[in-house]
Amino acid sequence: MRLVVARCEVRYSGRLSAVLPEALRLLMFKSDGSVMVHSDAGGYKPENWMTPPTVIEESEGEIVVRKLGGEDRLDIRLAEIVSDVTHDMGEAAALQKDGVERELQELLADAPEWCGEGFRLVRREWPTDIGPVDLMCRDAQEDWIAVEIKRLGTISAVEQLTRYLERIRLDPSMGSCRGVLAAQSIKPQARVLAEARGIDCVEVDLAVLRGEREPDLTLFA
Amino acid sequence: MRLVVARCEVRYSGRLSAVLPEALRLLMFKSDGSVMVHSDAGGYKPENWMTPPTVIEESEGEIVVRKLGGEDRLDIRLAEIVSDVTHDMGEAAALQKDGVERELQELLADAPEWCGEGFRLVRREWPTDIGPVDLMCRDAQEDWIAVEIKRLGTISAVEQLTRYLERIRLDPSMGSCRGVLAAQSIKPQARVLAEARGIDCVEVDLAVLRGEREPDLTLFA
DNA sequence: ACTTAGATTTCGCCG
DNA sequence: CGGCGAAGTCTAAGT
Repeated sequence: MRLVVARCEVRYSGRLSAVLPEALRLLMFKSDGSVMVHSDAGGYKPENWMTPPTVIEESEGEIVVRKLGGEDRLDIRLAEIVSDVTHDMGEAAALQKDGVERELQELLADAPEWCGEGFRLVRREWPTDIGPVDLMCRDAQEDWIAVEIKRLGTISAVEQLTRYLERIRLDPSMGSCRGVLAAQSIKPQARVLAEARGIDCVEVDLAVLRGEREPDLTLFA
Repeated sequence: MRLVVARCEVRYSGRLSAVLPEALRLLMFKSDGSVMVHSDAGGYKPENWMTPPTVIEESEGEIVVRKLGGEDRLDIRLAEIVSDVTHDMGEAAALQKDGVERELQELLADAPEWCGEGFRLVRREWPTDIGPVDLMCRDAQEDWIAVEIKRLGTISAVEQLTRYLERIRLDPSMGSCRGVLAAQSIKPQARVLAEARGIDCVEVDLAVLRGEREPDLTLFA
């Protein structure tokens, strides 16, 4: 994430036209392409912004942000730069690729303990009559755990896992099967719903799983 | 404006409960009391926030943000502070916008003939007991026409105008009042519904209304 | 203070 | 991909 504090004039044209006269503002460039222009007051909303996908061109004293497939355009004329810093906030949050869910599944299949203490893999793609569960594990107490893996944990991911659990528990020997939702990022509302249904949530870091980076905290300390 | 880049865990409780696991994030404290928690991805919206008025208490390794008159509360547990800077941004001049519904209404009030041939304005914000109609006009035959103005013409705009007409026509002298939906752009489904209800649709071009550009077609050719 | 309606709404789902 | 509805909607304006 790049944070620029600068005296600047900002012009937006697209669905409407807007001009922000020259003043000190915060420019926020997220690695997903989002751009936001905040002033010190004005509350929650940015004074100006562009949502992804965007193309950002920077030249001397000027930054132009264009919407990838559209007409929208943000022209930022920089009069004075007070501060310009870039923070690496973790690649896992920044990168979003299509094959991520599959890679997550492969990595978690190799290291199911990231989904819960003492977990060991029984099989990937455990079949149920309404579709396969991503991972089926057992823990040290020999309890069953169904793991649903997503890039982004949403309400519908919780619903999906709930449906699987409903089917799985019909088998008397798996009547106490638990559920775990594992994702790079889990939406707050999905977390609430999962908790209400007794489903555990685990956020996993792709870089850590790959062994590219050390975990920030000792697991299960 | 204070900008803190920190590894932190954030808990929100209020209208719902949410937990953001420990990760690197940007904390933004505006001088109007707004607090926003941004991650590097996730687009326009903060992961968590509090709108003013707020009370902010800071102690060692923890920041608590409370809503002044309410229950809402944000607990930020700081694990590691990467950066913590405060910028005095003074006050930024106000945003100048145009192309919003207000401007459309002003332009069409000055030139109601764009809403229909021979239209002349009787008054803006014509009051009914369920709210004001944007424009009330009469045409060459002295017929009444209620005009609803939107930036984007949707189903709900047609519904709104229908409700107004329903009220207006209760007045015997206006029993034959017609309706016109004027918008920069009108959704096909809204157009269908409007037609079915005998409401005329007019797409207006902002640049033409402003006199910046000639109309593509002769009106009422 | 409460209610209503607009927003460059954004966001997510479902066809 | 477009339409629809929800959002911790937020925000400004009117009563």
